[in-house]
Amino acid sequence: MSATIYDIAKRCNCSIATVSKVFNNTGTISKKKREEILRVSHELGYIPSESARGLAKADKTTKMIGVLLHINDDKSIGHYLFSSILNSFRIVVEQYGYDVAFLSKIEEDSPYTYLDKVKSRGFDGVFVISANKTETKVKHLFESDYPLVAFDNPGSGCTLTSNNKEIVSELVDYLVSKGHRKICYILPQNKGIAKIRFEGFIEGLKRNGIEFDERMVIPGSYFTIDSVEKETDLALKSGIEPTVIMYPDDYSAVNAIPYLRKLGMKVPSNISVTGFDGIDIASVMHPSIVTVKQDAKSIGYEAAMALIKLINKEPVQKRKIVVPALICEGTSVKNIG
Amino acid sequence: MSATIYDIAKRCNCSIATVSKVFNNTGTISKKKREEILRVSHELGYIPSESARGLAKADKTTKMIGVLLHINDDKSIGHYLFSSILNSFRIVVEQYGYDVAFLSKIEEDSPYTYLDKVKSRGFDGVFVISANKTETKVKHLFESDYPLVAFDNPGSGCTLTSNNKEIVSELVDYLVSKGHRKICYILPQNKGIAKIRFEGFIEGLKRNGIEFDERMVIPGSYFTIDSVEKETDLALKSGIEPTVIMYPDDYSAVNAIPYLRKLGMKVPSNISVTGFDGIDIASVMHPSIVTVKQDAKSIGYEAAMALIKLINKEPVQKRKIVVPALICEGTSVKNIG
DNA sequence: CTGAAAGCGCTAACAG
DNA sequence: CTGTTAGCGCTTTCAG
Repeated sequence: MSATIYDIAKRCNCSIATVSKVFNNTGTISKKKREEILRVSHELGYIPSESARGLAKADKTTKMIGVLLHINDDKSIGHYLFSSILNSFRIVVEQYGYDVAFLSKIEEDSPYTYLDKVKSRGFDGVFVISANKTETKVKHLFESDYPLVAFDNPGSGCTLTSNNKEIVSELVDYLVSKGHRKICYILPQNKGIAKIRFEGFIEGLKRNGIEFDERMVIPGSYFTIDSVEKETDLALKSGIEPTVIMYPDDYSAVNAIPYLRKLGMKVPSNISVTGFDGIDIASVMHPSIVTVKQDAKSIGYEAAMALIKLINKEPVQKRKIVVPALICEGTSVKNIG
Repeated sequence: MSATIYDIAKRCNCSIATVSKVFNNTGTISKKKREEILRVSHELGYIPSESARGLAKADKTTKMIGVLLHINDDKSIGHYLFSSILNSFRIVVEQYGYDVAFLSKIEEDSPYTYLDKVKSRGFDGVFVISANKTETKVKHLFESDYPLVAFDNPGSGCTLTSNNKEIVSELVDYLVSKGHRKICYILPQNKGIAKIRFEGFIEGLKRNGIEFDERMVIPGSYFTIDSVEKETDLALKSGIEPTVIMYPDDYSAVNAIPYLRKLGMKVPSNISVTGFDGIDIASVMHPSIVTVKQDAKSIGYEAAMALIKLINKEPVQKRKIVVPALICEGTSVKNIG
């Protein structure tokens, strides 16, 4: 098989300890010996075995981080968001010498939990990007004192989340700054993240001195083609004659545009629209959609930095890190000021 | 720290060998002993250390597969395709007991290559989803005899690829079946994958008895908003009065629709369009875009099965696996038959 | 059916 | 500055 420190020690007439030391930059080795060892190692194509290292090291450290990212075929938006977060996370932790591995799915009937998996692989820390909180298998992870960082999973050790409420209120600010005051908000379901966003809407109205009118809120759902048309109808007939409709996602906003045109209204000349998510097409369409995008890059970065600190047992400032989302400007909102 | 086989051996009044055997289903252990060991292990929360296993096992197997997936911030389509492939790959290999880890980026000035990384981590195999072939660091990987499967990387061990040429010719078949014969094809650049697809276009024409006319081909580029408009103009003025325009990507097709409308043509009543890639929005838009989608799920599956066979030293049927892409039907093409 | 013992490749005192 | 030695937790003959 591959060369080991024994091989290279023999060739260099020294002990394996010496070889180990040069590869760990520990102890003190004469420059000459160090260079010889390095050269011979290169010749023999010697590569330290991480398994052996993991075993031998006093701190049992493997320089591997586990990522919990459940896979589901649907939900492309989440999928896209998650993999963007993962990418940016990877870039950072790799810079610090960590490799990233997935925590493979554990079946309900397995005797093991994710915590077991983490221990067995000796991961130095865990990043939970997306987990089904209802699953019992993940519970232990959160309850353990393993270095752990999670996205959108309130209640765990160190948590990352977007400022969903704040950003929606800022989107209202933006609309107001463009002269809009008659705003219709499509509310998919008043719970979870949708609820938090809706609170932002209310807050935005308040901050801008716009009196809340029940008719501004159109109950609806995340995108389906039927729902968009229905909600749009309702918004137009709400009695407040909205100058802008805030849709709950970009798909809805994108599809509202041709529907509105069919009704004889052009976006943004006659009516403005906003979306949510920041899918790629939103920015290249005509008109481009004003929308909100979670800052995947920053989320990944913050998660990485926090986790590395936890691993190194350094104090981490906040238990809950809120990453500002971004308003993506576009041409789907007209300045009617 | 965690319990080891020593702890559980002591508690069960047996040797560590016995414990090891029950966890590996090797040797022959009395039912009674096995159950006792299992019970005690559970009580003590014993989890085998994969590092130690990796070291001790004769075959040096780690049940870990490395994935090479370069990260770039842009290129969302590729990004989406790659992570879809990775997802489906993960699902399969995890079913076979493998964990998946990323091969972390190796800097140009590092003395190590990806092959070194793979050896050092002891990965059982490698899946190259996206690699910069020009990079010297990856060369060694392909040249080694490590179990390896690659996507779209001709010239390597076992390669996966979509039937780019075939599928475009089939798209032509589809258009012809809808009565189209005056087809404009936007050609981004006659090389690489674009070239292969263009060959499919030519083949499709031939197969359907349509004489090739130079004016059918509009030189252009992958999506930019300017290029779409320019190409569309050129297609309309080409002199062949196309009934359908084949755009090189979905972004272009999506954006062509409002532009065509501005010119007084409605899609698909007055003119049809097709895209390429199968981005999500393509199917939910109005009209929905007829497009082609690489079958990420099958690619991931085939890659997984092939790699597992390579790892097990079983014969793998084909060195080059071609995965059929999918035509996504939609309403952007009118039946003018 | 079970155990003793020899490693796997490496780190980490400790001694020189 | 370098070497000796004792493990890390587990697998794997080989005896019994």
